[in-house]
Amino acid sequence: MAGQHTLNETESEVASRLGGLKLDFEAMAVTSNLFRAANSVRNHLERTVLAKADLTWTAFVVLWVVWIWEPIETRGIAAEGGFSKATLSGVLTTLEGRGFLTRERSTSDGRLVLVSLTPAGRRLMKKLFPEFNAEERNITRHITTGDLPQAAQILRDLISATE
Amino acid sequence: MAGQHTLNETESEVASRLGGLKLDFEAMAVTSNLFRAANSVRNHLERTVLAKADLTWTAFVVLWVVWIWEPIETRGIAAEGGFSKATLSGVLTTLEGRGFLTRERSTSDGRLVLVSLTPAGRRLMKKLFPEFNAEERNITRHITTGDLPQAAQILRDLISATE
DNA sequence: TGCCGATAATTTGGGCCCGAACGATTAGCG
DNA sequence: CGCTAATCGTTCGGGCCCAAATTATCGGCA
Repeated sequence: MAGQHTLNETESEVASRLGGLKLDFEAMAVTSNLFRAANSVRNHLERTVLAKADLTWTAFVVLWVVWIWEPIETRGIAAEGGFSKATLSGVLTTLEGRGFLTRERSTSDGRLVLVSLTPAGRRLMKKLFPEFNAEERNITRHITTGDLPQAAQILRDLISATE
Repeated sequence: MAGQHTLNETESEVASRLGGLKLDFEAMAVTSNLFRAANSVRNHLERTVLAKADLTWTAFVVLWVVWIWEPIETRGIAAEGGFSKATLSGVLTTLEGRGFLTRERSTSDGRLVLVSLTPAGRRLMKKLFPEFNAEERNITRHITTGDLPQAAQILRDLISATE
């Protein structure tokens, strides 16, 4: 939203369309930049690290969550990854078809499905995750305003304000 | 990714799967929280403000960009909104079908398409945007660590590191 | 003038995304 | 024990998302 135009240009244009209405331009800048940043980082990591393994962002997150917490229930993956169970079902089918994970119905509770990585899935993550983290480090290294922990805290504030 | 488990739990699980490998957990926390925050804010705004107008986040962004800069070329909307032209084409067709905007081929350059809001589109934005901004303010009001301009700056640092 | 490379928007194909509806299973309460 | 409400995962429908291929147009150069 705050793309090629400067913030001031945008502000004056918005103001002219709303007359005397009071707007919070700082709040606008935060949400606008939040989305540009998230998409930009996502696309960057998909192109630099994930493309060689032909993985989407979401598929990688699913593999990562399962890798850390296996065996884990479907609902747990969705909660941990931050997407709906409907979305997850499709992604699990894709990754299962590619031989990276398995689904298994729980014996103690017939409603639950337990997900685990296959050896191929574990091999993939053991190779891919260090590369992924190196690129994460590369990106966040450029944060000059404030420090990393503070950046993470501000983002957590946004999460808790909306969840 | 840093969902129901604490950061320390996740760290020790990750470490146990990678042995002695050096990882940057602060960088992990930043990118992880960046996505949770973006999705959380997006879902929140879609449910609280956008649902009553039956608009998705992306559709709203498109309307907003056109509202501010009309008449604007397709490529300009995509750049300003931060998505691909392929994505935009579909969304424009949706919004055109609902009578919120119009497409018109440029007379000076037959390759370009100029997009403008209809009166209905302008009425919608004039009513919706103040509500949207009020909710943005509501969300960002909870940022206690550091101030809003610093938050926006950190996000811009992330964008410039990846674009 | 006629061609050719560059540019703009759209279409295509495959995948992600969510809410709502659905079928299966379980827990709890009388 | 039997019934009902809750829970879990999946499916369905509609929409978003991008890279690559496609169609149309333009600019420049011989």
